[in-house]
Amino acid sequence: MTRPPTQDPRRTLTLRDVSEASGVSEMTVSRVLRNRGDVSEATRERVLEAARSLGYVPNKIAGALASQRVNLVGVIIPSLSNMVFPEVLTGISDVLEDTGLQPVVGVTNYQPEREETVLYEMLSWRPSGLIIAGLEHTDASRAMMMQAGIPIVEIMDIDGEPVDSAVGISHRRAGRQMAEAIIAAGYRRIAFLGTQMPNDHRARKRLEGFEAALAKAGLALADREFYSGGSALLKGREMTEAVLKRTPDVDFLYYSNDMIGAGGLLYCLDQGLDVPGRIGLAGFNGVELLDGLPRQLATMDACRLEIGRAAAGIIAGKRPGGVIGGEVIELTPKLQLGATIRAVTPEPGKAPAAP
Amino acid sequence: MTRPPTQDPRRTLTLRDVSEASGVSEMTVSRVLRNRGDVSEATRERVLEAARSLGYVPNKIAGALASQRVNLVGVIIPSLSNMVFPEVLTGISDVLEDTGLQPVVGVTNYQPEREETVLYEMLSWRPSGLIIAGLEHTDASRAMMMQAGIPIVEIMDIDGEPVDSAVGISHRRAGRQMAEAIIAAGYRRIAFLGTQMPNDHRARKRLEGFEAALAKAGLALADREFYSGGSALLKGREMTEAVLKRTPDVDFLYYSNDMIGAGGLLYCLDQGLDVPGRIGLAGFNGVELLDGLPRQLATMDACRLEIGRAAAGIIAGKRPGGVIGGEVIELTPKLQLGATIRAVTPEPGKAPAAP
DNA sequence: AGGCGGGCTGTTAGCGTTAACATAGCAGCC
DNA sequence: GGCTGCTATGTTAACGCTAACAGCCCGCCT
Repeated sequence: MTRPPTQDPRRTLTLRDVSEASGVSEMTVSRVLRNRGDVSEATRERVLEAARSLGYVPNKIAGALASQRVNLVGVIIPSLSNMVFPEVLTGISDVLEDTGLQPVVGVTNYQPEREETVLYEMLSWRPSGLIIAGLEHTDASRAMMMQAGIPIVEIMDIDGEPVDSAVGISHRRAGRQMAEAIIAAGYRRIAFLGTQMPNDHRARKRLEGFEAALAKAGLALADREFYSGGSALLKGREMTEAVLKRTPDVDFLYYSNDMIGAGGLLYCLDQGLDVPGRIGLAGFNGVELLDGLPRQLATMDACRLEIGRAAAGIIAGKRPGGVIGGEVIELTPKLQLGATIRAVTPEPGKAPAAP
Repeated sequence: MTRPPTQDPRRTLTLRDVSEASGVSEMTVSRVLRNRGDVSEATRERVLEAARSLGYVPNKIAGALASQRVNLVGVIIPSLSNMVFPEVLTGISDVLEDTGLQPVVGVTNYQPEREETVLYEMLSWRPSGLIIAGLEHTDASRAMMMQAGIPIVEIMDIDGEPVDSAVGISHRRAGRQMAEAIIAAGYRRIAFLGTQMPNDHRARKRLEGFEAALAKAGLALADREFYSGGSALLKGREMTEAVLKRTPDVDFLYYSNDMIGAGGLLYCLDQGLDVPGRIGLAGFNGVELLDGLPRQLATMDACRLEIGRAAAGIIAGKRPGGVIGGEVIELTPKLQLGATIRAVTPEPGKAPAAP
C-alpha cells in the first residue's frame, strides 16, 4: 500500500509535484484536494492516489495568501493553569470543530504588555476571528482589535464596554449575589481571601460587588488576605489559618476561587470546626473538583463551557466580511449553596452567636 | 497621540500603505519593521511613526511564504484538562520565548485519528518544529512526520522507537520502581485503580512495569478498577470504596494519577482508616495540588516542566535545514514517598497483619 | 584624478497557492 | 451547420511579502 517515496526527501513537495505525478495541471490538483469545482471521477482518483503516495501536505501559507482566507480563530487567555480556561477552550473547540475553523491559543499570564504582544503576533496571521478574555486591554490592543476588521469576542466578563461582541457573566453581580446569600444565612463577620493579582479584573469586580452588597447591609469585611503563586490548595490552608488566627471571630470565609476554598475547607475540617455552623465558606467557579471534597463547597458556576460555545458560535456565525457589529450575551451563573453555607435563615438583622 | 486613522477601515493595510505614508520604498519599510539591514536613523523613525499611526500589522502569511521561514512550533498533546500538559506547555513557552519561536497547540483527546488530522493541519502551516506527546502514532502520522523535514520531538515517554528525537521518562521503569518501594515497605495485597483509556499508553506502560515488578516478587494485583470521565476526585472516592468493599483485605492502592489518588486518600481518611498503617496509597505525577492535602500522597514526579524545556531546547537548537537526526533524552522521575507509604520495612517476605 | 568601499535605498523576481477567466470538447437542438 | 450550454480542464495574474542583487552617493586612499 505505502510505496517508498520516489521523491527526494530533502525538498518539500508542492502542487507541481503532484501535478506532474498525475499528469494534470496544478489547478486541477488544487481543485481535487479542496473538493471544489467539477472534476471527473477518474482524474480525482488519479490525483488523490498521487498525492497520497507522495505524502503531499498542502501549504496553507500559500493557500491563505492566495485566497485571502484563513481558517484560524485566535484565542487569547490569561492562563492555562487553573482549570477554568481549558474548559472554555473545550467549549470553543466543540463548536468550531464542525465549521472548518481552528482555534489557535495564546497565553498572556495576566500581563497586559504580554497580551499586546500575543495579540499583535496573532493578528499578523490574519485569523478570521478573535476570542479574547476580559474587557480590559491596553489602548494599543484595543486599537489593533478595532482595526483588524474581523469579529472580536471578549469573553468571561460583561461589566464594561466591549470592542465588538462579548459573552460572559457579570462578576460584580456574582459577588453581590453571593454576599446576599451569605448575609441571608445570618453570617455577619465575613472575610475575603483571594489572589494578589492586580490584573485579574474579574476577581476584582467580584470583590467590588461583594463589598457593595455588604455595605448595603451595613457590613464591612472583617478581614482580608491575599496570596500569589504556589499550590492553591496549600495556600488556601495557610491563608485560612492566618485569618482565623488574626480574626478569631470571623464566621464566614469568601474565597476568590474554588481551589483555595477547597484548601480552606480541608483546613477547617482538620481543625474540627463546625462547617457551616460555626463558620461558613464559599468559593467561585464551580469546578468539577469540588464534587470529591468531604463536603460540597458553596460556589457559583461561571458558565465556562457555555461561554466558550457562545463565543465560538458568534465567530462561526459571522460570514467573512460581514462584520455587523457587536452583540452582548450575558449568561447568569447559578449559585450552588453546597454544604458550607447553613440553610436556616435566622431572624434577619440579628447576628447569631457562635455556638 | 493616537490620531484617528485616515485610512478606510474596511481595507486591511499593507506595506505599500506604510511605504506611501512615509515616502520610502516597501523594501525599506520591511527592513525597518524586521530590524534587518542598514537603515538610517531618520528613515527608521519616519517609518515607525507611519506604521504606528496607521496601525499597521504585518502579514506573516505573506512574509512566511516569501522567506520560507515560519516561526511556529507545533505542539500536539492529548488533553488540556489534567494539569500535566499545561505544565509541559509552560516549560516549552519558557524556552521558546527568547528564540522568536511561538508554540501552536493542538489537542487530540487521546484519539489517534484526531491526532492524524491535527498533525496534517499543523504541518500544512509548515512549522519549523514539532513537539508531540507519545511514541504511538498511526502509520500515516509517522509517515507525515518523517516526510516533514523538520525536527520532531516526541515527549513524555521513551519506551519505544522515536521518529526523530525524544524526551521523557520510562513509564515502565516508573511503575516498576513504585512497585518495588511498595513491596519493600511490606505491603502485599495491592490493588490498581486507573483510567479506562486504551490510548493512554503511558498509563498502560506504568501498569505493565508495576505488574512485572509484582510478579518478580511472586505477587499479583489483588484487584483492579477502572473509570472514565467525571470528576477525578470524586471518581477516586467511588473507586476506592468499590475496591475496599470488594476486596476488604487490600493493604495498598496504586492510582494511575494523583487526582484520583487524592480522592481515594480523602475517602480513606473519612472512613477513619489508618493511612499508611492499615492501608497505603500512591499516585503518579507529583502535581502541586497534593501539597494541600491532609496527608502528602506518595507519588512520582513526571518531570513535566523539564520535559517541556528540553523538548523546546532541541527544536530551538537545531538550525533550520540542519536536521541532524534524533537524540533521546531520558529523565529520571524521583519517588516522593510522602506520608502514605509506611517508612518501616518489616521483615522481608513476611506479610504484615493488619492492625 | 580615479578608484574603491561602505552606507543606504530601490528594483526585480519569486514563494505556492487560488480566483477569475479562457478554452476544449461534446451533446443537443432547431 | 452553427449555435447554445454544459462539463472538464488549463492559463494568467494576483496575494503581500522578502532574498538577492543593483544602484547611488559620498568620503577616502593612492
